[in-house]
Amino acid sequence: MSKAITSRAQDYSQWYNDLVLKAELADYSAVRGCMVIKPYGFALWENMRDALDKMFKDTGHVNAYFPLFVPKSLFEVEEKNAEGFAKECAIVTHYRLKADPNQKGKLIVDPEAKLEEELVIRSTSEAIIWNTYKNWIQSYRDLPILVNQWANVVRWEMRTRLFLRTAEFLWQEGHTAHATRAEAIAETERMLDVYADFVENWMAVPVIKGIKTPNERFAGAEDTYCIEALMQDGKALQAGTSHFLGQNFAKAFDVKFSDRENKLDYVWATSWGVSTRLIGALVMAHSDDDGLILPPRVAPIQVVIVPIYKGEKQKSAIDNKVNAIVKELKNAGIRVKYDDSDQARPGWKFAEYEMKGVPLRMAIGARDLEQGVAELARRDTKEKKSVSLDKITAIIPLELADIQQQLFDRAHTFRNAHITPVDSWEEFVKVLDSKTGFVAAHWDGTPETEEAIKEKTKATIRCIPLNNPAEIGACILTGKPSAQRVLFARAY
RNA sequence: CGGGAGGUAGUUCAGCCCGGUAGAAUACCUGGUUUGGGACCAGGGGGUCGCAGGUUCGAAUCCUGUCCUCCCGACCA
Repeated sequence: MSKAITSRAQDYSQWYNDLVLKAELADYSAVRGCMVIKPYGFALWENMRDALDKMFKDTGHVNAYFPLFVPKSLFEVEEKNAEGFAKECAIVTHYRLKADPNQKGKLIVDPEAKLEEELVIRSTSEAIIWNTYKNWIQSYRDLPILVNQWANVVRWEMRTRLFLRTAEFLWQEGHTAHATRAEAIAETERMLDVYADFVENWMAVPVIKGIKTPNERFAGAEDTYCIEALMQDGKALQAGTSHFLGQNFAKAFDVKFSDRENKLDYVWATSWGVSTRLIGALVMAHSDDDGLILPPRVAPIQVVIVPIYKGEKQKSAIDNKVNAIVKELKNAGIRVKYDDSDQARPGWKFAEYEMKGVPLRMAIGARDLEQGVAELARRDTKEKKSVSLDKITAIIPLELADIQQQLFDRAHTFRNAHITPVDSWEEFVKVLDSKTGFVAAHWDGTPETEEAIKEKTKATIRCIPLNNPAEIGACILTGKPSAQRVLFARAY
């Protein structure tokens, strides 16, 4: 492990890559565009997944699992959705290899084993799920269906980045079916709230809830709701989406139900998802030039304890005291690690756990023991203080809660300071280039203008915020009338 | 997918132009001294130079192909 990562000021992209690798969140693999999530990174994902999963269950959802493969004929049933994804689909065409007659020890695709129908590897599961729901739904009594699945999906991206965009990634996708339009919209909004709640309160990343413009909308949806977060370099990142699918999929897959009056109608649908991309958001929202900074609620290790000693005698005295503290903290539900390995010296451990973003470090040596204290160091502020051993197990949960809150506050202050209202094109370009962040500007509401702005500035409309105040103005580009400001930004 | 850069010890890199027994730092192993911010001394092990072909008496080095990564662009519901 080398001693430093590229600084953010020097090269933000390189900083991010260095950090993900050196904090051991992930590794590159032999497969183009696919990464290995390492145990530490996966532990982080498990914490996020478990918290989300509980929130889904608490809102009445159940988990299920659908196939990885989607027959091409099913995939293409909902045309808009199929077209939207067509360019990035991986396809299975054969089901067997055989020994290469010309090269010993090599295998070739067996031309005899061509599939009658190609299988598309899911880029999302609407098709296979709605094909299944058709069989599950006859009457309003079968509704709503509130199913979620944790799965991998494949989107053949041309340009990839660890966690932010990879060819294969892990996510959850919720797919619900409802009897009424209003109920489906309520579900779409409810799950957006769940996402916002999770990202803000667990990941300590503030988000803006909004609706996508038609250009940015999920193919096959009537409305796409999103939560948008802001990274430290001033670029926006879509952290989650919730789609109101209307009756598009029900009509495409012919999913009808009888209502109370025995009238047949198409089912109303939603789908919603967040992915391992959230880990990228987490890294870029909080971390610094010394490494990762993790919010306590999702950190794999919340407290690390490092002993400082000379000789076995001191070590066992420290062990004695620390073991009791560890036990007490574990009983309080705190994820604590006592790193008493003699393989590395304290200074090395300090740097290592800072790189890995452990929120709190407790260092304890013979001198501390004599005085009945230990040193507590916060990862977020680098602040150190001496704490009485009698009080330390009471103080640690309070410190963790404070770190969680301060990380959010810091990100929130930064985010709010980077929402800039502008009223002229010159200002618009200037803010995007220098200050960065979200730019609140008037837009004439046409896809053409949105596209033109994107071509000129690389900024896209991230969302139209929910509860956006009405305000009469003139479009930043065309000068045509506009009824509200929308949020532009350059985005990941 | 287009342009550029790169792949040599676990890691970071030198060597390549101009072909001739594969190097450094760090990490690792052994022993000892150490331990309050990435310790020190001594000794030691480790690389078919991304992979596959070709040229050559001889290839890390030259040529061709291919795979993976990074940067810029196109693309990204």
